[in-house]
Amino acid sequence: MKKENKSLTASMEDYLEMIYRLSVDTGFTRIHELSSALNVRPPSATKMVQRLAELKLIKYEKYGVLILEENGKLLGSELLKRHNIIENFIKIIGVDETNALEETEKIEHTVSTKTIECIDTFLHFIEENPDVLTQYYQYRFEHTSEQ
Amino acid sequence: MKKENKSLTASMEDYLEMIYRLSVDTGFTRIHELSSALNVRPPSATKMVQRLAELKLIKYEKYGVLILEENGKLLGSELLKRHNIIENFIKIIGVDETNALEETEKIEHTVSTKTIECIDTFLHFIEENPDVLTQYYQYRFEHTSEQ
DNA sequence: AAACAAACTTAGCTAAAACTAATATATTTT
DNA sequence: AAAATATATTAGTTTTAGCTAAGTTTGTTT
Repeated sequence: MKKENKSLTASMEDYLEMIYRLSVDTGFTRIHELSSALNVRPPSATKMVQRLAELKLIKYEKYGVLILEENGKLLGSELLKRHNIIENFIKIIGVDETNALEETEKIEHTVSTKTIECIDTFLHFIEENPDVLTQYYQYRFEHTSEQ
Repeated sequence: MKKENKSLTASMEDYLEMIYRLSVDTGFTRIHELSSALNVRPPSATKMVQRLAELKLIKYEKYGVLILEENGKLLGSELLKRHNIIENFIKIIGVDETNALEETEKIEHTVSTKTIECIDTFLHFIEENPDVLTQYYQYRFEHTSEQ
């Protein structure tokens, strides 16, 4: 087995993750749904989808529906998991909801698996030690008057 | 008034930050020093430097030395501060030294000022509550056998 | 001061990822 | 079923940031 699939660009990851999210219920999604979810024009989505199809991550036929291949589904769910770890973390340290998503999207494609693991461990730690968070928020409150 | 300086690309920030680091002692740096520090070929550095000069962030003359303008110095030091915040944070959550720098470089250009502020606050909190860190490392130790 | 080496610049190419405009296909309405 | 609408694709352009190759300028040696 070779690595093969691991060299997705940040954008490709964005697309794949979104395809995963959009098709998790229905089993499929479409170009216009994808493109509007990513705030991108349809031609951009088409092009990327064709590349993902070449990599056998999704099944795609012209004018048709987008369906994840087994590989794509696996990778997609990993990407989503990663996304959620970052997002939880970003929220916990105090970035407000309005910006949290955006910040998450910016970070998620850049950091390594190791870093994600660290963040995940940290989140679990916080979960089991909620008093730490209380302390932190108290501290934040005292040290953040007007922004 | 036009857009002014605030819309630097991630790369431009990389270059500016590095110029700042390299010239903080001597007051100047050079293309080849910059390009090798950034692992980039000299022509790439030249091109970017010309753009930064157009934005009045550095003083630059062909075949000459690179010197930060007042604006550039200010922005550069902010970028470096940001870098250090991220780096400290990354190390604190447990990313090992070997990867910390790389991870920092990947994150630093993506996140917003607000997020940086949150991270900074968190770092200060940790500083004033070292016991939290001790607890966390204990937890980490228990939940991280072999990677 | 001539020759050589090092540093730098220019020109031109590549790749990713976005865009618009034009065209093609599919679906829905009448 | 024809017309109208919605959805997709293709082709071609743009921007950013890298690269190589070739040519300039500067500096260092002899």
